[in-house]
Amino acid sequence: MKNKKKNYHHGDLKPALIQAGLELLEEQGLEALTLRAIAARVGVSHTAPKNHFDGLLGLLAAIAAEGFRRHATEMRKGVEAHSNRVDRLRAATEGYVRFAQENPALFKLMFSPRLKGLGDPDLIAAGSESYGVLRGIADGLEWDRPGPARGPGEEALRTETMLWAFAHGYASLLIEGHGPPQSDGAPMLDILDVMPVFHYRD
Amino acid sequence: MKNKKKNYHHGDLKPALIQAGLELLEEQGLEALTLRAIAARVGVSHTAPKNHFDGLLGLLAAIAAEGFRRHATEMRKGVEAHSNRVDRLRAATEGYVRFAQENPALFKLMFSPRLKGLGDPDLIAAGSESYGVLRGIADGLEWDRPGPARGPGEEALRTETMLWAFAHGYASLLIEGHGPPQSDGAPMLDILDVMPVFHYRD
DNA sequence: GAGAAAAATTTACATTGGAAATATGGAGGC
DNA sequence: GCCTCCATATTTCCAATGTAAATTTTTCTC
Repeated sequence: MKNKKKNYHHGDLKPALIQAGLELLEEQGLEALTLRAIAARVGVSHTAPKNHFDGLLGLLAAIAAEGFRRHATEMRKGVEAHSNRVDRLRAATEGYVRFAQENPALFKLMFSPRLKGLGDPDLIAAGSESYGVLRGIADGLEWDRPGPARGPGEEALRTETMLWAFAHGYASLLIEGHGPPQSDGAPMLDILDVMPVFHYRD
Repeated sequence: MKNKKKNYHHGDLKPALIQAGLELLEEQGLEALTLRAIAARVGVSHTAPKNHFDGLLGLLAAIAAEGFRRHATEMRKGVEAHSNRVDRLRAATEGYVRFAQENPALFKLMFSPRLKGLGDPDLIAAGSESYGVLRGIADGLEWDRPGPARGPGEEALRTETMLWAFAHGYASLLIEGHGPPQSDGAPMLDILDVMPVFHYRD
């Protein structure tokens, strides 16, 4: 392969653009993520990405997809460090929220409305991978509910949706600065505190 | 005052721009909300808004603020229709999610990261008004938690945060099409189903 | 009514994403 | 080894957008 940096045709532009986008995102935030800025950071013209991505949105989708993979990895890493099911549940949601806090701009991009409806297969797959971690955690999880009994499939769907809504809503709240009008730097609700409402069937 | 429509200086441009923005948002979505498009719909030049708003973001903030007021109204309307505390809780969260479903583009704008950090006083006030409805509902609400006891202020903050995270996460999930990889049109988790984990102290 | 202030337009401009035409350099075929 | 082909990248150009400055038009105040 061509590892020589003297490549005038760059040789590895696709991953280089994604990497540059991730760096730019971290350094300067979501607004700075323009096609021209990303290309300039790699050292190519602003039309070069056209050969590898479907326009700006295609490139952003690729960056977001990489974000989802890291998001999934972050959660899995925590999950696999525990054997107890409750600990694993906690680690997953904790990882979800921590990732958002440590990568706010990337997190916003991942869930940017602009990328929805693109139908990018890689982005969809990466999103499903991330969601799948919570899905696996939700399996076998129940919570107090006095209503009528439901089929196991529907029950699982409801549980994972509840779990996702919780983790995602809380992460969004922290990231976007919305919600609690606490002007002091008081620590927010630790999501782990709400976990006791869940319990596993054995 | 000047209600005569023959005003060549329009006379009521500020609310007219906000109204046009809301319509455009509903008809064509978030992407169509450009300064020029809004101005054109009202019939003024694209620089006219400058006299009433601080640039595009200022106008968007005003539109979002109006969204938050309607959001709060939507929730309050449901809340005030019930006297039972549990019914009121349900009505509030139901209103939260219903508003998002019926006004997806506006909802996205309201929580757009671009408007955060603007520090627009009207937007902040409107957001607090909306949040305040959930806040009022959360007052006196408890949920099963085996952990150590906490002060009443902290307990209330945790409760309202949990409630907000829930409602907002679920609404976002529905709006952005993320989450449950259910490709069929199966109905999602009804948020009311998770409410039983809460109970009021009496 | 005259002058001041407000409101809106015109004109101009920097940025951005994208399209089209062109140049470049490596990969295979001979 | 040379030559052609083709993916890759550049150059040039363009439409759309938000913004600023100067100008015109209306309204308000005295």
